Amino acid sequence: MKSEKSKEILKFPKATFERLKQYHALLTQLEIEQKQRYILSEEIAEMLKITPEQVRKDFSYLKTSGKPKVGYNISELLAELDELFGIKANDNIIIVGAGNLGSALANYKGFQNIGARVVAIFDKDQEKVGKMVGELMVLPLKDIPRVVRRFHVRTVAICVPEDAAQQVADLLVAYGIKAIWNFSTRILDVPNDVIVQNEDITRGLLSIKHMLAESEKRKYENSEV
Amino acid sequence: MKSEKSKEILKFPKATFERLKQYHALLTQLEIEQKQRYILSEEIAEMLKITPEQVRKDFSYLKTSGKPKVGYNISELLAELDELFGIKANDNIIIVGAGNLGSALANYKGFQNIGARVVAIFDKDQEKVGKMVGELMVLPLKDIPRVVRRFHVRTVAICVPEDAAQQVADLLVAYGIKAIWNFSTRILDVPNDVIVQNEDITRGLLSIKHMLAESEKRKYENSEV
DNA sequence: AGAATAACGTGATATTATTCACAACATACT
DNA sequence: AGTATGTTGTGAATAATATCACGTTATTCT
Ligand SMILES: NC(=O)c1ccc[n+]([C@@H]2O[C@H](COP(=O)([O-])OP(=O)(O)OC[C@H]3O[C@@H](n4cnc5c(N)ncnc54)[C@H](O)[C@@H]3O)[C@@H](O)[C@H]2O)c1
Ligand SMILES: NC(=O)c1ccc[n+]([C@@H]2O[C@H](COP(=O)([O-])OP(=O)(O)OC[C@H]3O[C@@H](n4cnc5c(N)ncnc54)[C@H](O)[C@@H]3O)[C@@H](O)[C@H]2O)c1
Repeated sequence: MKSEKSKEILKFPKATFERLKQYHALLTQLEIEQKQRYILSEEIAEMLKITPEQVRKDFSYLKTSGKPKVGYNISELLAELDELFGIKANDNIIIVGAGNLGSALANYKGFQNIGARVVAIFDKDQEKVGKMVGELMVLPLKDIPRVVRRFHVRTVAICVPEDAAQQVADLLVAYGIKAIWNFSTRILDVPNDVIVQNEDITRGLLSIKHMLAESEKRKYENSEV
Repeated sequence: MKSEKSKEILKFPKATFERLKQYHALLTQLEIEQKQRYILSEEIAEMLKITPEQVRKDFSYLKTSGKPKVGYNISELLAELDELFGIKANDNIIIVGAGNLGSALANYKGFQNIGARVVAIFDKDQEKVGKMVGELMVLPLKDIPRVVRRFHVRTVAICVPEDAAQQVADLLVAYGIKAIWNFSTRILDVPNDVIVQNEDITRGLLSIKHMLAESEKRKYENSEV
């Protein structure tokens, strides 16, 4: 029974995919800690502030299954998620904009843990070209096509000032880039077949501000009633 | 009619809130460009890759309304969103961890646009304490309570290495911090009344990897059939 | 070994979010 | 002024997601 599950391409709801990334982060840290070999849906739920039913439902889309009274095998689950996210297969990426944020990304050692490697960083500013950022030398924009071809780069992190973001995106699209990791706060206009992942950090603060305002309001209401 | 809408606290679906942040970013850039005074739901939808109906439904939760054949007044809509996110009211925030990412955040000029100001940056490393990061001098951790009290800090950005993130969070909770902006990849364990906003950048790359794999698959399938 | 227990897996149900469909209405045109 | 047009605003219908409820099963206890 359930023979389709073996080789079938796993399909799951979008909402589940978002949580799979969280489970992956959590399981990674549990694997590092080595404190336990199994984990209950209840425990995962508590850490991620969701319900155990949600956790079990999400895992029901995976091959890995849990044992009653014991829980899920951390290594097994993590291995399946690693596989699902394609972490074993390395992706070469490049960064455009060697400023504060671009340099931080270039120095970041954690990309290898998720199957990515920064192979080059570019800047328009002649002052910066030739300087080292971590282990990479800053290259001029004209070298982008060469590096993209040589290293089969599909993904680019855009770390340039707001008002340059769109023109850099246009350039990258012209160079055949498949995915843009957009760290600017701008909404980019690109063809539909180009993937855009917005990483506008400031939006997180807007959420915090809103939640703080909500909790203030609740406190006020409680003291009123 | 609809008298409740005037002073009533606006309530909207969580999914709508997420999009309101996108509308805010988009309208901000349109306001800067000054190319047009009005925008149609159709245009917004195209830029954000959603449907015009979705845009109108979302805006139906706001006080601002559009005009048939003309669209929404950009300034008016942006003003309402600014108000809703509490952008006029400044929030003082601090950063813990003056490394690559913490320094990038400390140097970031855009926080004032969303009603936030970085008032201090802290590090455990004695080598870093006393050094300047942008216009701020790096302070030792013991100064956190004083700064938090003096500047009414409710929000802290955690930019320390993975394995220090939880202990820093514990410290901050003990100091009465209300919201944690977590830039580490770790899932933090904090009391329920403390807000945690995870800004794990690496998750964005996992999404990109997944979407790239999907689009590769589609291409393959199309050439097959 | 058999019974009791606690957690999993999942179909059924409830909730939330999106899309549809169309009346209402501002503008442009004749 | 009256008519045509195109877009808004929103209930109703549909779709997606989360929760519930409970049968199943691995483990522990007697
Ligand atoms: N620094 C942060 O913490 C932070 C936070 C949120 C968002 N952002 C966004 O990230 C982006 C980068 O921020 P930053 O703080 O690193 O800025 P930055 O000014 O430090 O760096 C920008 C770099 O881009 C280069 N550049 C300018 N135009 C270019 C072009 N056309 N092509 C290539 N390179 C070009 C500049 O020479 C500079 O080195 C901005 O859009 C910013 O809004 C940054
Ligand atoms: N740099 C990036 O682009 C990037 C990307 C994704 C995630 N992150 C995450 O952000 C965090 C910071 O990254 P980074 O690249 O800035 O690291 P980093 O090593 O450059 O900086 C970390 C800083 O924290 C300080 N520190 C260490 N322990 C501390 C403690 N207990 N209290 C206070 N300060 C302490 C260190 O002295 C150092 O200055 C990490 O968790 C990292 O995984 C960074």
